[in-house]
Amino acid sequence: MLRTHTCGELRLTDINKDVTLAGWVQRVRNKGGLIWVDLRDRYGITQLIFEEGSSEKSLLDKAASLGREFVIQVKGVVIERTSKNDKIPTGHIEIKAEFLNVLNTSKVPPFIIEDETDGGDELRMKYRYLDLRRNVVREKLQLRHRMMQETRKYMDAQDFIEVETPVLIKSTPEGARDFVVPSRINPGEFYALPQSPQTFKQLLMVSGFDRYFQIVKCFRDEDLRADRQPEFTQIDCEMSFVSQEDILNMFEGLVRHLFKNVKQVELEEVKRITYAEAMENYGNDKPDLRFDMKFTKLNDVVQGKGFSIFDQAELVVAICAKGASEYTRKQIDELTEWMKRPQIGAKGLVYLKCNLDGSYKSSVDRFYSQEDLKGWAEATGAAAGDLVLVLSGEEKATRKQMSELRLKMGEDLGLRDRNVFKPLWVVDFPLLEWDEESQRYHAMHHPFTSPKKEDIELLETDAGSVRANAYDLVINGVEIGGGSIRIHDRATQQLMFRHLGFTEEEAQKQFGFLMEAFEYGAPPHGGIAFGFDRFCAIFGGSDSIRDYIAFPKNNSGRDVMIDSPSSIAEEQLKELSIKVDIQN
RNA sequence: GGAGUGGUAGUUCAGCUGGUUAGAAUGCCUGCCUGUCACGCAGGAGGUCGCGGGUUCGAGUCCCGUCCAUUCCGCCA
Repeated sequence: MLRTHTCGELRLTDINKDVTLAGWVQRVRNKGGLIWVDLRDRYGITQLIFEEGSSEKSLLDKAASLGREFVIQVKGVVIERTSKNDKIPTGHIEIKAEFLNVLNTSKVPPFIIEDETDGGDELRMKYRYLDLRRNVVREKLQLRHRMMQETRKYMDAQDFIEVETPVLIKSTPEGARDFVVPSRINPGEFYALPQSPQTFKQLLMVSGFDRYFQIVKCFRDEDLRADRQPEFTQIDCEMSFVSQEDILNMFEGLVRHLFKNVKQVELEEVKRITYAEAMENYGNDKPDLRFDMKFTKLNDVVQGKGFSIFDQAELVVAICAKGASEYTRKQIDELTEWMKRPQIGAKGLVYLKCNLDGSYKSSVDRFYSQEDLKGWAEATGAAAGDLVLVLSGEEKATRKQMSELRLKMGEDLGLRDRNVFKPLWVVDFPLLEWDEESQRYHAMHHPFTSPKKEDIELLETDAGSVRANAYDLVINGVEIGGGSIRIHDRATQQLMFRHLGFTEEEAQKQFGFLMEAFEYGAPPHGGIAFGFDRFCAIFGGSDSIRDYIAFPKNNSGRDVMIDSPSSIAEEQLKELSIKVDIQN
């Protein structure tokens, strides 16, 4: 071993010990006759001291010539510091160096390797291996490691079996775009990388595995976001002989286990609301429940008073921001402008200030009396000191806009504390969703999701209102996981494909293997998949998942460190029977 | 595919209504310094203002195009 101790473990109790340390030079402080070197490894920082008079001249010169990030090995004796540093755990001791071995030199790093780095994102990603030396980034990967270990611990204790499923599979047109891999031995044919191991885990249920899980990479070739990477990790799970209730309980257990053992947080009850309630009250299927601010429908209260914008609106909806009546004209104008941005697309924003003196002030005083406005306040539960914000228009769009406004107000009023966690289950999702572009229904979750028994007959008459046995786990407004009770018989699965616009032949060609499997004694089953990277980011209090992935891709799906994707040699293309023809 | 923001020293940024030799901080180099720990002090080096075109007597600054980064919308069964 090149070392006897790490840079984080020596204390006053180790005084006079002969030790050997190895690590990176964080900083050299040369005071002339006295040189200190901060030696760093992943465990901490230990100060080395070289002193004129007691150290040899050659040793002193060698220490003085060290640069940032040199890798060194030092032998010496642990001594007590004359002036101590209480900011670091090893701050009461230092190593009086007797031998210094430079194991490797380093170029000057392009950014400072400290918690508060001066490096921008692009530079950090290009030199990710240096970025990962920083405590703040390493700690995020350590959190991920803990999450992974605790997940396996819980799942194993619950008798789940971890099974690996193939990465080279078959492309299907449903859902997200596939990443595709050419097959050399099958010219002109392609594998696809899995968007999820969905069909395989269902086949494992047919095989009788009963309880399966896998921490698995999944791939989707869609545009990226701060919380979306082209390759990401799921905790993928499936169980047989269970009801929806059983699954919710089992995985609420996992969530509790992780919060308790990774974050030392005892979770209170995990609420359950239906999709319909979520849309009604929050305009969103993944509401942030760290604050209330529910929607109030105001159509009956505000219509018929001659304000045509409200009178003609399909929906007039309000939220009440507690204690925000002091918002200035300027603040409200800014809020209105924010709502009018193309991304949100609101036409305008009506406000009602419930003043502390009991009077009301609104942007539509021309149309409404004080008595009318009092009615608004009563309907929205607003008291003196509150601010009511009202949007109107076409139902779906208005709810969506109000949902954005609610989150914005929650943010502005400091109601979205990163250290507070409010998980909930959203249940009873619709089975199907109408797609304007292709003029047909799409599966809202995926085509293997079972419809609610009592809704099945609606498939023929009012397909859009059929509810599914599908559920999402949401934490603080972030979708962390989702799943469903699956279809497990051929007839229902065929019915489903028919409603999704598949011909018999298409369904057979793409998913015949699954439907055939269903004919050999498929047990009732269901499952769930968690977005592992997001789960980690929520635990770490981040909006972006990038620092929870060791080597993430940028916004354009590029790895700027290894410079991928890249073109390949003509030779390789030929071998794969591929001609590249880039348009434009 | 669309919208916003940004691109100036190794790095993070400032640079006004267009006008001398483009600045600061930090990092880097040299020297001094025996209790530093964001060490201190003195000095020094370091720039194709993303790229291409245009307007102008004159462009880091204005206009057009383009590339890159980033955030959001669409998209993500």
